[in-house]
Amino acid sequence: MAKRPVELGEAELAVMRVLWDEGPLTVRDVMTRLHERGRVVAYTTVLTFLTRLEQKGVVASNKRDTAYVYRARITRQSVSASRIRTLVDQLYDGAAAPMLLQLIENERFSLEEIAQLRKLIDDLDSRNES
Amino acid sequence: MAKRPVELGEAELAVMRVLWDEGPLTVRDVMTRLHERGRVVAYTTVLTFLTRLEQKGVVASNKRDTAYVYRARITRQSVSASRIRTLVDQLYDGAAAPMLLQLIENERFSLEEIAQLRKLIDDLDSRNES
DNA sequence: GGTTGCCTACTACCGATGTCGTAGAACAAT
DNA sequence: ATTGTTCTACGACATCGGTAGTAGGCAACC
Repeated sequence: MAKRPVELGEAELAVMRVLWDEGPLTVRDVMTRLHERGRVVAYTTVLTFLTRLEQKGVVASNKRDTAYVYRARITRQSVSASRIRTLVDQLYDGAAAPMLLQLIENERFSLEEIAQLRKLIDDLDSRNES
Repeated sequence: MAKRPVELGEAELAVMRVLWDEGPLTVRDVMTRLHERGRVVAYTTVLTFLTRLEQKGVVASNKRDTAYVYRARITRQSVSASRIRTLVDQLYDGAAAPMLLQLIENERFSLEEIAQLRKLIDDLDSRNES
């Protein structure tokens, strides 16, 4: 656990999102999906991203027919967790609570989400009691 | 409103944190505070940071005696909010709830913090009822 | 009134990231 | 075989952020 925080840039993340959402894809497919999402980049740019991401160990590839097919090797959740941690460290010196409070105050949540949240907090309580 | 999110790097944020925490300071004071926090950088490095931050419009300075005194022009909360928004957009397509749940699950909170959180959620309820 | 010390301005350099172009392999179509 | 398409490999270049050195101004000190 606790692997070093692989830094992913904004464009690299966009590529990861495509892989997370639409499974293993070729370079060309990734490019197409990026275009569909409004991010117009050249084929070789996407290739560069995927190559770099593979070097960072966050995607893997295997050849199918003529082209390589790439897939994510890390989960969206793990990236999310690490980004949150970074944010908390960089803005609140590691104290998650103020960040959490801010998040709740700034973003809008539906009633269902609030209910879900409340349940989660109850779970937290019992976890702490043990 | 909604100025584009001024990008601040990790070291720049460390400088901002010092200014947020300890009010208007000279370059030398900022450097000292950074050293106290374990971030050992040269005087001119701090000067560079402050100059760049001023160019980005996030700090302001005025001369007092011989040296300039710098102060933050944006709040920690505004940076935090914008960072959170970016994160939520980039990882969860703008849905804050999954992110919030993840934050709660991954970070540890004290009983007091949980209580505070619960109170905040009750406030959310009443806000939604209106 | 030269030396010491602090301050700002300017310049530089490196690594990471975003972005492509070109070259060459492999295969398909003519 | 020649032409064309599609891939990968490799290199290039700009920008930004982190880090710092050097130069020149001014005040204080001895």
